[in-house]
This record gives sequence, structure tokens and C-alpha cells, in this order.
Amino acid sequence: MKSEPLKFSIDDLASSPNQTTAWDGVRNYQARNFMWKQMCVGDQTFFYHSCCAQPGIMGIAEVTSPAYPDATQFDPKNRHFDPKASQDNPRWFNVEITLKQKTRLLTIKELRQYPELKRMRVLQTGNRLSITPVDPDEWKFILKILQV
DNA sequence: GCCAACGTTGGC
DNA sequence: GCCAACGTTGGC
Repeated sequence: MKSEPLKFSIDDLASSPNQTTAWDGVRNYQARNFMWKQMCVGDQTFFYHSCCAQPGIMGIAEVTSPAYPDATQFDPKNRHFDPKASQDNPRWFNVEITLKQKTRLLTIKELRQYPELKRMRVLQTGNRLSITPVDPDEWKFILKILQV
């Protein structure tokens, strides 16, 4: 799961109540569907910093709530307000995630050096999805690199 | 349903 | 700041 550290960094997550946050504001259907239809409570995710000097994996978080309607879509004052969404027919959903641990910074540059990760979704050219699935093999391999 | 135009993302 | 890539919008 990607986040721009200037907007919401891993330290922001660490200092959130219960080290937990709603992953709201996602306005891409594919990314929404990953949260809505594929994520389960207990799933783990890498927390990734994007759009910064040193993009890369910063830590591990866990999904701690099922998907529910994203509250920001109903709030006209919120920048993620969606006039086409209604309480009866919400369009956007989010899960909540909880920080499990910070890791060292594992940069995109380093990630790209491992042939084992060549097919990793987040590394593909032109990938702009803020949420992408990680293969179990890729997951295990990265844990090994991080020695966690 | 097609497709051009436009906006956004994100690495560099 | 540049630029490639891609999603969305909207006219037809």
C-alpha cells in the first residue's frame, strides 16, 4: 500500500491512535476492489513511501477491519467528496490498517535488483495503482531480505 | 461503443 | 521539472 510521506507517512501511522488508520481517499476502482473484495482481516501489507526522494518499503502493517464505506465520499468539504455517491449507494470503500513494525527502508532501486521480484506488480513500468497485490513468494522473499 | 483530450501518478 | 503511462471523461 503506497502513501506519500508528505501526506501520510509511516511515522504518522505509528503515532495514530492504536497505530491504526482508515485507508480512505482511494479513488481508483481497481485499488478499491482490492480492499473491498480481496483483503481480509489479518492480511499483511507492506507500507510503501512514494513520490519522495527515497521511494520504497518502510514497514509492515496488518488489515484490521473489513471494508466499509469510505466516510470522506459523503463530506462536501473533503477533497475526496464524491457527489455521485450516496449513503444508500456508496461508491468507495476502505479497510483499516494497523502498523505491525517499521523496517529499514527497502528502496525501489534495491527491489529492482532482485530477479526474484522482477514480476512484482508495484515495480512494473507505468504502475500507478496505490494498492497492488503481492505474491506469497515475493512476500516471503522480501521478508528474508529484511530479515524479519 | 469509440477515442481524443485531459488529468494524475510517480520515478527520475 | 520532465515525461511516460494510464484512468477517466465526454462528445459523437
